[in-house]
Amino acid sequence: MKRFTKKNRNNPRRTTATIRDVALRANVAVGTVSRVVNNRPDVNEELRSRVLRAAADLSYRPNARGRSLARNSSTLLSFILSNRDFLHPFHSHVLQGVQEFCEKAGYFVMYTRFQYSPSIKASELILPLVLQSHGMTDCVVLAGTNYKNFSDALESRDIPYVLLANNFVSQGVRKPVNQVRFDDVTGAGEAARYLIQLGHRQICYIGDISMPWYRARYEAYLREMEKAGLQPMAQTLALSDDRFTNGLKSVQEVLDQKVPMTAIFAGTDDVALGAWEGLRRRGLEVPRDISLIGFDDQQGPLAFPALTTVRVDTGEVGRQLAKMAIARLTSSGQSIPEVLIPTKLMKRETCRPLLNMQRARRKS
Amino acid sequence: MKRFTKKNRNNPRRTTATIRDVALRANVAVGTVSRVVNNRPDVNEELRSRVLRAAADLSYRPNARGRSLARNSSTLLSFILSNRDFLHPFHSHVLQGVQEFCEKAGYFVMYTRFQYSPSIKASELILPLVLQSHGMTDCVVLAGTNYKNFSDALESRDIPYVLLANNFVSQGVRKPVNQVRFDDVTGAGEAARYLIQLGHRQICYIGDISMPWYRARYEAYLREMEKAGLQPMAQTLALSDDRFTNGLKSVQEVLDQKVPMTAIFAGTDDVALGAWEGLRRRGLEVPRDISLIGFDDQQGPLAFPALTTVRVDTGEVGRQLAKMAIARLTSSGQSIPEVLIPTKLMKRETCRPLLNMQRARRKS
DNA sequence: CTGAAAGCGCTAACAT
DNA sequence: ATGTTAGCGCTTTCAG
Repeated sequence: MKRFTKKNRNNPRRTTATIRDVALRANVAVGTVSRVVNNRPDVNEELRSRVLRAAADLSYRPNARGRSLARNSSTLLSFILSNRDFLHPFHSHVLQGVQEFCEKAGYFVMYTRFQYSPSIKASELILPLVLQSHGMTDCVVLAGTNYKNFSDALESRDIPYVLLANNFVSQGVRKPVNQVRFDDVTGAGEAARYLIQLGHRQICYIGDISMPWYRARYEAYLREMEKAGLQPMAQTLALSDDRFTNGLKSVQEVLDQKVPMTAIFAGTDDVALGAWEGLRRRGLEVPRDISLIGFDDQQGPLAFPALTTVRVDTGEVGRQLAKMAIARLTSSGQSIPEVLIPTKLMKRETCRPLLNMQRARRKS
Repeated sequence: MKRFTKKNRNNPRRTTATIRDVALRANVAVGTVSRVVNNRPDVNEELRSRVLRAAADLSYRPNARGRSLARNSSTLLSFILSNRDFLHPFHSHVLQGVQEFCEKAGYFVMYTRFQYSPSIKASELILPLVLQSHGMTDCVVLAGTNYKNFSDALESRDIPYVLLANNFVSQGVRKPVNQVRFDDVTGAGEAARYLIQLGHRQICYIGDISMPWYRARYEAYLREMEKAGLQPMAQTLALSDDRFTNGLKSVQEVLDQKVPMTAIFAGTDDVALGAWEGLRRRGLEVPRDISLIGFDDQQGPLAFPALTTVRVDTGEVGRQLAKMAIARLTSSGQSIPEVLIPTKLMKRETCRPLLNMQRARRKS
């Protein structure tokens, strides 16, 4: 008799049908309904259709909360954008990719930001709200700029995560597991080589090399310059997340110093557009006076002539992150080797061969 | 004795402490722990600290799944981007605003896309996955381009939602409840008036007026032109989500038709940048030959001279959407009146007064 | 193949 | 103020 004292059991103004209601109506046990709802094969067809009918009649929708409690898992990833002012187009596309893959896999994506200092000890780091209670999310996708203390904190708390590795800042090298990386080193090398092949000798790199992604590209540029016996030059003025202004100011600085230069390799498209603007303000034209290469190719066709740049398939980065996250969950906490996404130099209209190319060749 | 047969109860390799473990350790009842964890005032300080200690010792994190089942509510909103190819910077900022407010209110945001046809009947619409099971999300924020069939479907299924109203497409006028709108009509009128005041007579509107947001701006423009006794002109070439190309092609079309024109009002900044590019390709300079105004001010300073445009505080739009969504949940399903976000004309460098302003004045 | 029933971790009503 | 306990809706043994 106790059973009929239950709260909502036979409360007519209850709005949503439960598995029990379906079972009652179909004259089967709740277990059977569960099996049908979860598409398990071991159900008599007669019963199955009776259940399906009843479910449809009651417009039954399984309750995600009950399910996740019973299964002790939801299907929810968290995309955490760390230490960024806002959702930049680059990360928009990554998020998009994550969402896309998740959708197909039946998972969902939460979007959160998280600001933290790299100098706080892992054990003392106050985690983002979404991680403060248990079971809000199954796995975390770390994007934005991250540091070891956060990943350590996650590990010590047994929170599964995957990492967008390019923007991970640490002294040593991170062991290449549970992370996705796009191959900006190869892309940057290709870009530098391309400029050199076009006959450029004075090639300036612009980008804040205190940040690891700019730095990786810079080092690839360095290697190519060295290989070609050329003198590298770099200029950077870091100004928060405003990369356009960074590029603009940096170029002004270079021009003020009267360093001779025929080409610019920028660490990011935004930086390139800013640099371009800086050139324009000094009456310099691209590519007539200065050749220009960017990085990312996320801006769409917002420039003319079309910007030569290194394309990063950010959508694919996101999809792979999601795939890896879901793999982590289903293959019980095992580490998964790094996934490397190739990049591609998009030769467009902002680079020109130098007229004195032959002379330059001879010199080398 | 039954109680000790429970599955994990005293399984040492269980990883996460439950409320019961805390209660045991603190020598209190689970109810008390619950009260402490939920910061309820009616707990003896002595007990409270004992519980807190025990919780810390066990590094207890409340289980969100159990909690949401018991409370029959999670703290999870869904941001649904409808019928868009990707997360455009405009909506990035709205999402950002939603996330910001939610964070402060202790809510979380899921990001989903949803493509649907306006011609499907509400009852036959296949809802996005996140809405197919019950309790995945408490309230839905509708962004992107939406139609009545979807909002109807949500209503008939008793799923609470709030709407970004500017991009809502329907024949009649939507009743102004549970929605946030930014005042693009006033902003567009101001922009048109500004051009007219500067002495422009031939002002062309560019933007795909089949979309309601472009259309609203267009109509505001029309009213101002009419008020000033001027002949309106509009050009549009819709090309998917690629607004830059839309602007570019449209301007080429106008120029091909040799319609005299001294100013362009574009429905969006992207369109404006595209139009600008189109002008440049024909050797026309902004603002020397043509004055230009955009709309949104989401792109950051990506242009030079700086684009005059109508600023929309998209962050605020997002925050208000979140606020309204949460209000809906806490004030038990009541309708909430529309919130209107003001816009602001940012007078920058792409408009110039006409030299023959006085003559123009006299004519009118 | 199906039914019965024990949990999942937490909240909230009730009793003390 | 605190303890006890019946659920929340679902999954998953375990018998049969």
